[in-house]
Amino acid sequence: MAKRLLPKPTDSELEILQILWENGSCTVKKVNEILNEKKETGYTTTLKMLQIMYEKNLVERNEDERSHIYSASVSQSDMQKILLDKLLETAFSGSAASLVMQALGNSIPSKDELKKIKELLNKIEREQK
Amino acid sequence: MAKRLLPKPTDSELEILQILWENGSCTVKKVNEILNEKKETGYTTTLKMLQIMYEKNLVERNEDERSHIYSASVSQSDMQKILLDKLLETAFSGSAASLVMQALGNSIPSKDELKKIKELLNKIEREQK
DNA sequence: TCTATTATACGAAAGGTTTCGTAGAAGAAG
DNA sequence: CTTCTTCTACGAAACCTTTCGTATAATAGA
Repeated sequence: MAKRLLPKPTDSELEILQILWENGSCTVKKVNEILNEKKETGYTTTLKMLQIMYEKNLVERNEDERSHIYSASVSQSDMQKILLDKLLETAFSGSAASLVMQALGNSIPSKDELKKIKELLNKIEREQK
Repeated sequence: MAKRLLPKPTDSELEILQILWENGSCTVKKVNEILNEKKETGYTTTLKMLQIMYEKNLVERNEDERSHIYSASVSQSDMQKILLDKLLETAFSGSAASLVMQALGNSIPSKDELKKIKELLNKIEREQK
């Protein structure tokens, strides 16, 4: 349960983590297939990436079968938090509010999303009192 | 006005951009001094970084004087937008709402900030109709 | 003018990332 | 058992980032 020492993933690593989050545990073959929907990538390239990510503790693997099965060792939301905190610090001088404003400004949130956000804001306000 | 082809800055480059955004145009010497408040960095290291960033179009420079004067070639908010969009895509599967929720959840926005955010939400809602 | 100081330019080392070729183990098919 | 296929492991090339040493040009002061 203890948070291991996790290096910040590179862009390519994040791409693979994304696949694992969306698809759950995967063999190298499957990761490679999904990866190839977006960009051509050799099988051994994907394999090597996963091996490196394994050494960095970014993924775990089950070696029971001949085809190892990889899974992300961090949840998507934990990683989101890590990356968001970093971006906050490096690009937004720590101002979460201005990050939120930017994000809201750039995208066009749906009615539903707006509602959820408002609810969260209300909850935060209530708890502040 | 046309958006130039800008590579995503590395962490070190972003650190320097941050200095330029906060302090306006600077000589290498000044950037290096400010940098050294946070971490020891050789003068020529800073110089080289700025030269590379110049080649990448991340900064502009005025060569009129012997000491060149560097400035960021992108505004902080433009860069924030670029980085936020990238994070959104790579780590949040494009869901701005969930990014906003995470950001709000992690930080504890001040009353003032909450107010501003709510105003923005209301404005978005109004415009949606 | 000669010397010390302050700049820029450049090259290259050290380390990390990404890619892929090749070797060889494990398993399936004949 | 032999051969074909499917894996993993490993090494190394190509490329990028970061750091700094050295060379050299411009300027200021004695």
